[in-house]
Amino acid sequence: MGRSPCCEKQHTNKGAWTKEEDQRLINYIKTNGEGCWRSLPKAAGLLRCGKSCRLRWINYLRPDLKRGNFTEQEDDLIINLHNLLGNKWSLIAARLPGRTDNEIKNYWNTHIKRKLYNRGVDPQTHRPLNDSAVSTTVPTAVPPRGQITTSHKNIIIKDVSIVSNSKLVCEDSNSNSSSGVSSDQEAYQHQQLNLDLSIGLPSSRPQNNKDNLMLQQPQDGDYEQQETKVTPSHGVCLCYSLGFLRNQVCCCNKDIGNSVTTAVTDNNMYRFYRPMNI
DNA sequence: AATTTATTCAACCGCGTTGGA
DNA sequence: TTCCAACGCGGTTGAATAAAT
Repeated sequence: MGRSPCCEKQHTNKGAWTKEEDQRLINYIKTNGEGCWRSLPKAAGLLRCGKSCRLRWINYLRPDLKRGNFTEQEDDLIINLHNLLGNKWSLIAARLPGRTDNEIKNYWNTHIKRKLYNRGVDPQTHRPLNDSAVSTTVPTAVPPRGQITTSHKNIIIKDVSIVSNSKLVCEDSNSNSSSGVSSDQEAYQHQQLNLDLSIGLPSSRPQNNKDNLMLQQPQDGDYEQQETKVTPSHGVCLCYSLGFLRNQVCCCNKDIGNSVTTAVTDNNMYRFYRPMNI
């Protein structure tokens, strides 16, 4: 039996889009909006599969796309987000307005990888290339960098943001001192990091509580207004709106079980840690 | 000028996830 | 609870272009 094809095989066009096809797609979406990609080609008079239409729109035709070269700030942000998220290009793209996951993925593979190699940094691990002691410096309980793991398989990572010019540094800030990294690399690894996490709880919870279970990411500049509404009745601990600053470490592992620990800095980015004893 | 090699990036493919029946 | 259509994502491909020889 096998999976059904994404679209009828009967004479659909492939390859590069023509200007006429682009215009048809643009006109259709302007009139009818996005969505229902499967039926869109027929409705728009296109001999393309829905997938192809969706991709063309998202990666090329969307009016809010930013074309042109990536800035240094965008480079840094991509590197930092990749360090945290790994190859989650759609999550990374969500933090770069006007950029698509495909564009970022291509840019990563063609530019940033090389840039990191030139800096002596492994683009996959974000560690120095000559750092052969990874397995001895990272405890086995610590997940690989770029991955977020949890024993609660239904926990949802809703959002992650990192302030530009920041980097996740989750090891001892002195640990590189004997690894032969250059001062540039060291400086690079010690930039500050701030990140916001909004985490939802397992979907097995009652539906009518759903809205109360999602932690919403605050709007920019609106951090103090965020509020958690999680019902404190199950054994889950959440940390959110946490960040690493130079010479500071995450407080996740201490005092689990107390109510709310707040760590507000003057830049308003390293804020709280809220363990929830449920 | 012709050919080869390297690079870029739009598009495709297959798989995992989701939500409705 | 199960099934399956549809969607979305990440990896890969290949055509177009640029650079090198």
